[in-house]
Amino acid sequence: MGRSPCCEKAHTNKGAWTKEEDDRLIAYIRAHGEGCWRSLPKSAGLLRCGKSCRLRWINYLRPDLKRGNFTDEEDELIIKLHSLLGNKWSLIAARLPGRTDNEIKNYWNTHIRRKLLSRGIDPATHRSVNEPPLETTISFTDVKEEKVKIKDEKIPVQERSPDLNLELRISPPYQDHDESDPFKTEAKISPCFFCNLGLQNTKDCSCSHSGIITNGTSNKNINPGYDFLGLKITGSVDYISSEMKNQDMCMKL
DNA sequence: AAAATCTCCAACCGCCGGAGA
DNA sequence: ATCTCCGGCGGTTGGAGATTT
Repeated sequence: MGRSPCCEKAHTNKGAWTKEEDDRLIAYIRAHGEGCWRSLPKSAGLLRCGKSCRLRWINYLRPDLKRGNFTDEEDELIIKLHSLLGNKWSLIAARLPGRTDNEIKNYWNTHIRRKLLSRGIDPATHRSVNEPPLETTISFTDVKEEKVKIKDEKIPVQERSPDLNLELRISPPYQDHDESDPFKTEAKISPCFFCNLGLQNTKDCSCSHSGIITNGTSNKNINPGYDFLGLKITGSVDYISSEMKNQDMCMKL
């Protein structure tokens, strides 16, 4: 029982958008806002699939898009965020106002990868290409063997998590280097992520340099009271937290 | 000048997770 | 608990334009 198509494909246009289509979409969204994408094409008089409309709006027509070349600062920020988040383009884009995930993804694939390679850095791992491959097997010897076996059978080492660089430390807390509990965190004055990137006092810097960002969500297990990306408290934080939990779990395995 | 190759990026595709029935 | 719908995401592709041969 497959899913129904997202729209009636027989009657939809594909490929590049025309000026008229753009105008219609812009006019409709200006008048009605971003509502139900599925029904939008019909309401707006567009022969497009809702997904296509959404993509066109988000990646190209939105008025707050910056467009134009990436600055060196943006380059470096993308590299740093990628080293922490991997190919989570939407999360990376969330930290670059006016940039879209698609744009950043394209830019990464066309420019930054090359840039890193020319520096002798493997863009997938952010490690020197001369270094031996990172052993992601943290020593599974003294843990539940069976569980580990299952994991290893399913996913070859290379594929297991190519973007997960376990050498990287995500959060300031680790500066205190408490080996016994790498996530023992808070309490210390925790600058925001941008401070840790050396971007203090930029518009992205969300900490007041006098205290901790209060995390009002329920991330009780990890870094309570600390939003390691300096993100506003949104659902994505929970996502990140859960990812971190997963990573933590993997490390513990 | 023409053909071949490369680069870039807009757009598509398929999958996933959350929400609601 | 299960199913369907929908929005969102990341990977990939197609083709236009640029560059090289």
